Amino acid sequence: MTRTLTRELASKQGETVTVKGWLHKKRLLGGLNFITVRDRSGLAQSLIDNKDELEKLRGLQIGTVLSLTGTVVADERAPGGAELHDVTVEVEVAVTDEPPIEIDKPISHKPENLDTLFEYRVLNIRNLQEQKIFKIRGDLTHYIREHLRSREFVEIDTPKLLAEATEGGAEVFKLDYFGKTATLAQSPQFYKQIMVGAFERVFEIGHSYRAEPSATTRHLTELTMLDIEMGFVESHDEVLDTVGDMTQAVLRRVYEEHADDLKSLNAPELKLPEDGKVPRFTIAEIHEMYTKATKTDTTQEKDLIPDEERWISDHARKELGSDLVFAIEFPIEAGKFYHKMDRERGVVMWGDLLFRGLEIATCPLRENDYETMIQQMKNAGLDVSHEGFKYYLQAFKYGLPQHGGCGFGIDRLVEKTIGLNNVKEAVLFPRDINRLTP
RNA sequence: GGGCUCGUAGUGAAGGGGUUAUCACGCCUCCCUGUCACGGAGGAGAUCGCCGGUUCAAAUCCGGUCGAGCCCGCCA
Repeated sequence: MTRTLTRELASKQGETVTVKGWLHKKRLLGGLNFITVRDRSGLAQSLIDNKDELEKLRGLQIGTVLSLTGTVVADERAPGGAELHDVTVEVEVAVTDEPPIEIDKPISHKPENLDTLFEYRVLNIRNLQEQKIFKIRGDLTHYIREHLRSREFVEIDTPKLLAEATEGGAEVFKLDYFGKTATLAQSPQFYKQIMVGAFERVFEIGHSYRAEPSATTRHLTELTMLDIEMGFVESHDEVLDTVGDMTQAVLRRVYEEHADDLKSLNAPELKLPEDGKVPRFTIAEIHEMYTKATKTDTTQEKDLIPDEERWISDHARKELGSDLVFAIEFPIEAGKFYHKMDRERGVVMWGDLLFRGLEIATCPLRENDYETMIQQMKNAGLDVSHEGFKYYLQAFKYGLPQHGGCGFGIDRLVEKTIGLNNVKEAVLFPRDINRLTP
């Protein structure tokens, strides 16, 4: 018999159907017994009053794979309004070992229980509430793809195995590559810029690797980044608008299409600016406002300190009705060689997008002039004749238009969209300093 | 890399010098015909992370070690 999904039961009253799934819950009342099965579409209840059929489940644990054949009966007392009666039980895969955790109840996300959360991820991902996080995550990236594709961005994939570290900055993983040393990509930075020379507009959703020994609620060693790069931009503003508009569109859509799930996950109410323009503050303005408000002097800092990120986000939400805010115009000392500098004003054309207190994207305008690039690399103490820069510089030598884009942390976006407290909770199998399994 | 905090049945927690180491969920046995965090009776399950010290006595105090969490630095 063809398999019927649990969500189809209500529309098949009176029919004899076969439901396949995992044993999710037993409620044995004696003569009247209820078992719940879970399949990809949800849960369904079966009523078992035949002793012989019930006996087939003796000693079997939650997770046992079942095939249940019975008659669909509408009953308002049944969850979902319909249930199976006169059930024949077939055990497809028997589970006899008691599972180490319970999966029919909410899984603890308290910080001190996160280690257990990931240790038993294989099982707790069978919890419906836990699954919501990752369905939302999957749809978020889907919405991003649709948004960018409809604006003529070409999706690309670039290598994660590289010959050597070139970008500098963050620590790099090294590994043996047939006797040579290879590194894992910290970002698709060089490749996406190279691809501007072909497609003008490109994006990639992929993994990046950072060997930072950081033990915080916002760091992973393997992270998922959305990298966007677009050519022929008129200004830094255009880059910020592109990223700001995309983020708002994607958030609006996820809050619309997942309203119930987000509510049940206790996600905060979404606040986006009424005029559709993400508010912007310069780093200097934020330092000044924060220093005035908290009496902690940050005016000498080149970047924002984490508390400032939270403070300006809080300010934007309360005063301007926006969960998103840009921090722009980083001081020139903070710039990297590939950034477009405004030397007269002493700032980098670089803005960070903050979402609910956390930096989720960094959006610079790039230097695209070959000679200026060479000069900025030399200023940064880099060896421009180094093999690692050869192919990257080819793209500039043979013509790149003014371009800019962003590196956008998908894990952090998911975390803050749902209102989780640790970026790892937004990752199925997170990798951090001391976790490589499961 | 620096600082602070925490390791007690399978899971989540209580206890903070002398207890038979407590509770909830889960598991096992039995009772139960509308459960949906079902209910009831009984039962099993813990060398209190590990090593050492103080003490008549250590889960409890001290030192070390391993593991975890949080903050800072840095970043997405």
